[in-house]
Amino acid sequence: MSNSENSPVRESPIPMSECGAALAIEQVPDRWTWLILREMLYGVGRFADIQADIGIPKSVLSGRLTQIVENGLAKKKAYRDGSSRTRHAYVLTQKGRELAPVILALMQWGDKHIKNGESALELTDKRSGNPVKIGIVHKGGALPLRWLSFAPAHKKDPAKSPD
Amino acid sequence: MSNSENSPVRESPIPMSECGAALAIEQVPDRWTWLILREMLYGVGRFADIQADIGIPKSVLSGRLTQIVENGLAKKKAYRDGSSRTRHAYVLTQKGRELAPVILALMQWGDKHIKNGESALELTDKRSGNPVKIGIVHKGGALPLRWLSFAPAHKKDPAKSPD
DNA sequence: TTTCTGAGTTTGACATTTGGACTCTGCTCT
DNA sequence: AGAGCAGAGTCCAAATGTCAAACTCAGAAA
Repeated sequence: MSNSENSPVRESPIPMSECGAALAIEQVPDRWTWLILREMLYGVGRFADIQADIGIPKSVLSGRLTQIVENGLAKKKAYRDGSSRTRHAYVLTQKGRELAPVILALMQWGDKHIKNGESALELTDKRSGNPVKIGIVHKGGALPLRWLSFAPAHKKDPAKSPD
Repeated sequence: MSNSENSPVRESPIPMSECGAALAIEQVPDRWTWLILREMLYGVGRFADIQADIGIPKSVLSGRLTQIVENGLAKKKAYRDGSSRTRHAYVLTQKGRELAPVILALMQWGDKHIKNGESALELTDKRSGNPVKIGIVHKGGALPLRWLSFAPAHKKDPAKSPD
């Protein structure tokens, strides 16, 4: 990486107002928002389901969903399962779906550093079926998001990832 | 991606307690912690400098730094610049440095969706000098973190990234 | 019409965050 | 040695956010 040398830098090379990361953090400012987006990434979109999965108080969930929709990360969609009544679910927009690499990078990090290399979710290239990960690539060398597929990992011995 | 079909999933395929992402979020639970780690990634490590850059109240910074150190993401190091007095700076540990892909993915997202494609930081492969990004790669196809170098982008017209 | 259920909103006690003032420590200057 | 000073906190009251439980509301079912 660039620096990490002896004497520390005095000032961030990119001021907050121009830093994509700082601006992004404003749209996903807290734990709950991350967890909600994680649920949506998995396809869990109904109010009560999200609430049950992550244990968030209803009032807080309500507020966060409003924010998430306002920021254009998800939208509320009506759907109907088996001629029953109309229901609503929150689904990620394109903008929201493109946060997937961030969440998955976070997951990789957690799997490595907190779960000692045991990952619960397996990422694959939808076409070839080959395993993939989030990493540093030459420009043009990344797979498009739409080829990404994930499924719960079959419990294997947690061999260290060969990369 | 996997689902995003008509009727939503009822339950997350990975419970919180086994999800690397959920566990990771616990170590970086809020806005301030992310911003502090961003500063450290840039090499800004002194208390007062971090405070000035991101505008965090001292008492909060103090608390967050304690947490960050407890979680093993950074450690406090003494250093001396030019025969002056001993000073202290917080520097990322290996564990902390490996959050770089997450922060950079977040930055890419922010650059694309909030700054309309104009990125302030340029990532390159330290050896070849070629531009790189964070993305989905086949296992074994990613560049190691230590080859990553970054520098403020020279202001160009914000051409959309060709990937 | 009444009941039920999912999806919120309101309420009020409790906890955290803020920003400013204050403290402590260890150089450095004289 | 003593005074001065900057870095790195700590402390405090007010503003803000969080929680769980109770309440509301709309549409489908009975």
